[in-house]
Amino acid sequence: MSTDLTRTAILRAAERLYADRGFGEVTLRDIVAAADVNLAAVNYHFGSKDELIAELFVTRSIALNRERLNELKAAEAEGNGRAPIEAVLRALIGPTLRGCLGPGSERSDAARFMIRASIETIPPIRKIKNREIDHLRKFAAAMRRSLPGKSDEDIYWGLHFALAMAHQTVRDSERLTRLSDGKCDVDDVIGVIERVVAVATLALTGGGAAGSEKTAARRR
Amino acid sequence: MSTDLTRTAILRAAERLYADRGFGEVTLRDIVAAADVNLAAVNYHFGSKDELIAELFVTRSIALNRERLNELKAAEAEGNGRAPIEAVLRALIGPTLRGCLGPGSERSDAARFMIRASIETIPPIRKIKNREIDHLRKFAAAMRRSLPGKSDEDIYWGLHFALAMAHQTVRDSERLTRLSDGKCDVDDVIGVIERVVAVATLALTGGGAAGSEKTAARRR
DNA sequence: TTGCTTTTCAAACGTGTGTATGAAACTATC
DNA sequence: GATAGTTTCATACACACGTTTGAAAAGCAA
Repeated sequence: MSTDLTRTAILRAAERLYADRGFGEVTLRDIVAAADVNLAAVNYHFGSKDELIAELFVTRSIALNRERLNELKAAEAEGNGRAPIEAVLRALIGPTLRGCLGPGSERSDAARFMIRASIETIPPIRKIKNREIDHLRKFAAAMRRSLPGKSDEDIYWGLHFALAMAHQTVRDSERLTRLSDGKCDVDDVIGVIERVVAVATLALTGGGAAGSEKTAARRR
Repeated sequence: MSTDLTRTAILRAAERLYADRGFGEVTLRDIVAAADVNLAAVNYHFGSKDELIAELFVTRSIALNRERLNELKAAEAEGNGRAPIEAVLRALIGPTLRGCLGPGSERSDAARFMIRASIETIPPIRKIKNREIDHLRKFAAAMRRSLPGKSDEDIYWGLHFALAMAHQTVRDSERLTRLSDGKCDVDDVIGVIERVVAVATLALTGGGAAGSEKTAARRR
């Protein structure tokens, strides 16, 4: 079986290219050129371009979800089944941010690929993505255990906002750097994680009621 | 001159299709079919597909930025040059959210198109986008006026997070709805705006130090 | 009307794409 | 070393895309 060198060469090249340029801008010929294999190899090993993308996405999804859940489990074990909300949030957004940010060498194609996949929704990925909801529900449940007082609505909004901040920081790190003239250092991965966790925690706990029912008036 | 009916028919159809399906999934033939005009009309009136997209984006950018700035100016005028931070944030994210969320009829293709454009960065748009930074700087300045004590770093992170939350709420409203089994109502536009504003305000003011220098330790 | 410009239209062109083919090269088992 | 199975390769195919073309139609001034 020999671990199929060609197969993995294609996978790695495709992942890197998709992460760098996005799905729309990468052709099969780009991939085989980068992997230094023949054009027909993709269809031979994967069947089609879409199946290649799907395999990539499924593999990485599973790995990311496992990493998140491992961190969550560890945190909950440490607190006898109830982790502080900060730890839950850290388990949720840490893996992606650690993989995507940071100076050069330590950036992972895998994490950046997943961000791309979550942005550019293309057909082969769309179907698989539904499972993510089940995964996120586990985090919602953990958050509920951490904050027994909070309503489901607030929990879900907090989860949503935490992902939004982490996500956009990866996506638009360049804009933030330029906008702030380098004052916001997205290469300080731990700092970014703590900042997102802090804000999300505030959103969930701070002020008491951060939008708890009063859709009332306001706004001119 | 007659207002060039064909031209605007193409623009409207293109905007709607791009907003619905994204740039990668819409062909010129789709557009002319929806606009009920001949295929060659696009090249005749706009020169190329990219120029059509660029015109669409420039027009809508200007309109959105003007709307934001008008709200900002109004808020600052009301407070003699210094608006409460909530009002500044509301001026920043309100226009987009009002245009994108809400039940059916009141959703605007324009706002949804702009969200698409901010997600799927395609060549014709990339170049123009740099101007957005200058626009956002005006909001950073207004925020600095509202919160004289805060560091630039915190200001920019707050701006960034506010946009992130608003943005992702539009992009992934469906996921949030499904995840929360409808408990999070994204059709309650005012409620969503106030929630984002509240969290962003907390991020900027709450807790005192939401990540103010201590990159120290934490996290295994 | 006439003559000129502007706009529409059907059809075709060239290119880049994902995919298929069939022969050649390789690998392993007997 | 011959044979069968697997993998590679150059090449070609079919198709969809953005764009071009040249003629027909419409608009409009005199």
